[in-house]
Amino acid sequence: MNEQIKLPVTRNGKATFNLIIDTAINVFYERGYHSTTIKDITNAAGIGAGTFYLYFKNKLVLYKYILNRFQHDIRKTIAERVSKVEGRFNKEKEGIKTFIQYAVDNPHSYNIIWESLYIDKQLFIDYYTSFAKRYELGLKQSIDSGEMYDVDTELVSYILMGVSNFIGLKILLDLGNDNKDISQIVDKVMAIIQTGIFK
Amino acid sequence: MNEQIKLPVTRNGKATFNLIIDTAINVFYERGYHSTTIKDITNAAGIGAGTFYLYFKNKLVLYKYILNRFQHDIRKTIAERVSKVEGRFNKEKEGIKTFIQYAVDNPHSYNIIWESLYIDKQLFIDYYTSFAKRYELGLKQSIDSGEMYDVDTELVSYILMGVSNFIGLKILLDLGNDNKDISQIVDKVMAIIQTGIFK
DNA sequence: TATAAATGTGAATACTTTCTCATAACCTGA
DNA sequence: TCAGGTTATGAGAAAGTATTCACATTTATA
Repeated sequence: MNEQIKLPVTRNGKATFNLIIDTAINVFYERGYHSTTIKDITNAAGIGAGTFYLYFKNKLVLYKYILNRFQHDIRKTIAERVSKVEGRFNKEKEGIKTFIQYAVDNPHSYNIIWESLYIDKQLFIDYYTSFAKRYELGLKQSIDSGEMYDVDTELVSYILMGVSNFIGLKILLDLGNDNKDISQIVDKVMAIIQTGIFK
Repeated sequence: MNEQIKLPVTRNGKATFNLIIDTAINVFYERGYHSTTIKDITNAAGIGAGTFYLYFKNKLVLYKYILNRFQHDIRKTIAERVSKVEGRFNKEKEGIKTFIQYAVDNPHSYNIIWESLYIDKQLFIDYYTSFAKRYELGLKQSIDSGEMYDVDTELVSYILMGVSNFIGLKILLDLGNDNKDISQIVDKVMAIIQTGIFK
């Protein structure tokens, strides 16, 4: 990776490396990044404190590694699902649905991404600006194909991210009194958005 | 307030009490809650470390006090501005505009409210569920007056909070390349939302 | 199986932070 | 002006944490 992370070589080393990561994801989720100590992680993983430093320079390096993994995974998941659907409207809908479903299936990811705003603001900014840029590409295609009004794509990308994130947040924190039928919720959301954006 | 906070009595005491709060708002904004030490606050305020404990039991108590103040202030500001506008659509628009304008005028408030998710999750949940409840009241009036389709008010309240929050976030973090004419941005946002929600 | 590299340990050190407390200065009103 | 409450201080006790390191064990492979 870089001089901050020492990748393991042997089978056992790889198992320990992955154990640290999987354990940290859970501990960060439960205690939050700042309240988590290295001891918290190594104790939960059942390894010695020094073993942590065999692979990671410090807690922040481990956090960044995890954040990066979730970023790639969530994008890959969305891209795959969206590519299997035809039509711009259906693609937008599938994108939002997959995003929310991913957040529900991986509640840890959602927390870790948002927490970046309070760990290293630039990480957060990079994440959302690049997510928005990717979003705009699809929106521009929708406009070109005549399925969407000629809207400000940057603004709309933030509107759609805001909607997805808050619906995801609502479901995750169990705010209000929903059932958790993602598909049904997303249908309602899209119906509300549709006429405002799509011809 | 309660046994966690000792309110000052004299003129000098009140000045110190307010100085601690105003300083903490800035230091929390700059360093984040978890990275801020009591010394950071007292040094920045130019007072002795012990003076802090004269008024606040600990850092969390001070944080909750500040959060509570912002919550009341932002709601009061929105309610006042909304009450001066006629028509449901205009009221919704004024509400969103005031929210975003408040976030721009008080960037500290925005940070402090969001950070609650990583300090005491219940604070965050309480804030947004009660904000949503209040929102729903207005939406129900819009439906009753025939200015809005018969939408799921709870869902729409989260959609509108998501939109406001992300547009606010975009402006605050200076994501993308906007000018900062709030009024103009909100006009565009409402135009996008309008036809989807309002008859 | 011999050897070097990789992996693993947890006590110990150095550092940081919270919070208390003895002490003192300052109001204020009787 | 003097007593009692209020405010202010900062050193230091107590608790916690990151990181190192000498040493031990395991593993790959020649």
